[in-house]
Amino acid sequence: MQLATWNVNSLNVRLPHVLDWIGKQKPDVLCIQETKLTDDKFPKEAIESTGYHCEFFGEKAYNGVAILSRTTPDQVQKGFLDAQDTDSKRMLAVQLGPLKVINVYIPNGQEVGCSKYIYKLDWIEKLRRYISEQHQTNELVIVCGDFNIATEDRDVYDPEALAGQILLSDEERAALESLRQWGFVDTFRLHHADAGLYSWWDYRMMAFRRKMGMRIDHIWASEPLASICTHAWIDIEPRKLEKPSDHAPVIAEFSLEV
DNA sequence: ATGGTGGATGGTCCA
Repeated sequence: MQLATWNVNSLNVRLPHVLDWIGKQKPDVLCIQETKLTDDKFPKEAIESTGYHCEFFGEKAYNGVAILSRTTPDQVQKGFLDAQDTDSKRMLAVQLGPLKVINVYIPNGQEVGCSKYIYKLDWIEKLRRYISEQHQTNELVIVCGDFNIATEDRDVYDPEALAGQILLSDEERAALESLRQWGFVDTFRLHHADAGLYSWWDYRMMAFRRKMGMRIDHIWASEPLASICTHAWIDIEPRKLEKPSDHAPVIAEFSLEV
């Protein structure tokens, strides 16, 4: 079972890249963030014609998540259990046989200390509570997506200059760490120890060309899944294309059939 | 310290 996550920054603009990529990579599951599309505008037919099932949960202009899968989910969860209609569309989960996949677009937070930052911290706590209430650590659970947090300094191009700032501040790292402590393993770090491996580069200041990135997109697996995770990597090729997303896909492979 | 770019939108907001 191969699972990928990719913040596409507008599925409308990036649909050709996504269709090309799934055609080549053939993941069993692709979790997408920032579709920026209401559900009536989702390109369902284009995706289904490639042989993937799709679930989607979006809104106008901002946010929006989707999950493409080879098999049809047994269960779909759109937002947290207490979700209001007005909540931003940032969470979509599916049950695929024995596997639960939780796709998240964690709020960016904008700037440490501002109201959006508080919202980010609260949102992470909501996610932690949802998972700890809905699941046991011996189940096959993946939480993945754009976490908007670089968990360690080796995930950041200039950790000294950026210390304490948004995406790597202590408080947001601590919030995410409390989720990890429920029982998740960062699959990428099972297979790579090096610094300088990133999943996102700002569009500005030629950040990609200058290798100024961060690893903020993650695939976290519960212990029983982590123990059968055979590979994990970041495919930076789509970031080199014309009109790319600012994020690259992250992929993990497991010795598991779904 | 500021502003750089890109997407959605229709003046700015968000990242």
